[in-house]
Amino acid sequence: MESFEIPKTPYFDIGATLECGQVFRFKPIDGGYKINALGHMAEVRDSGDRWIVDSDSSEFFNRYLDFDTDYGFIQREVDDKALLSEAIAFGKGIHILRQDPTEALFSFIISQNNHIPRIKGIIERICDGLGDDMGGYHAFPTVEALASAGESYFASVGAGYRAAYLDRVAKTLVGEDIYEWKNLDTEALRLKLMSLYGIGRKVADCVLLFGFNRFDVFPVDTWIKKVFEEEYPGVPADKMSVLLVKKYGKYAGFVQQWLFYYKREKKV
DNA sequence: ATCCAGGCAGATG
DNA sequence: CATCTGCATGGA
Repeated sequence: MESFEIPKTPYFDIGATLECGQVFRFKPIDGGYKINALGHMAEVRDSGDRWIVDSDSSEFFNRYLDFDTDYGFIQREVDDKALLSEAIAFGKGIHILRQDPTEALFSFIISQNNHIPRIKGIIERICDGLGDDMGGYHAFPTVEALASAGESYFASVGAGYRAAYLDRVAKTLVGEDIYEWKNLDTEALRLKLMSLYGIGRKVADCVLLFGFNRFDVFPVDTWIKKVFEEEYPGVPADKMSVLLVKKYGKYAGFVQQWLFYYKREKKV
């Protein structure tokens, strides 16, 4: 067990960061949260004027929690004194986590047309069933383990019609080094992701944003559609995404997450 | 009970 | 190119 501390600022809040919908393997504990990511585990606690992070690897979680990005700067850059202003005020403590690309990819296949509490449950059961036992918790499964499970296994843990997607994508990715994909530009990487069975523009954009930390993307789901239905009446999700990337440029991904969290939590 | 969820593939105009 | 439909599941 290792430990490090982070002084509190308005620009990091562990609750908002975890509850904003970008990640699924966490749960509240007394005074904070327990996080599982890949084969790692951390407990983040509020200790008054600082955050205390107890984990199996301070190096991993320093990077994972993204303390190197200047969120205040980005928030001032994109602030439009309108709805986005309110969304930023509400979610200014969100950090975009540096998640593992493979974990993000399979997680967001499960996320499609699904409720967040269910997504969490399905992912937890898959980790418990197929992931390495780390002593007290299970790692996210390897691609090989996912590929060996079979479609009926994914159906048995409640994946529904996505079971076929999980099975086929896992089998497709065996022997493929998706960590090499980070060398592709955003559009080429999007096409690569969308070539996988069960991954369309929205899931691809979530993987780009949360797994590859590309910020020139704007995933458009049912909530974001609600945010922009007046500004872009009748515009389908994929096209709306293109317009919003154009509008917010290299900070589009951050803007998307602030608006998503605000819309979903506040139901405005 | 009915609706709906971080959508997608496949079929059809 | 655009629009339509079926889809598994269970929380709200």
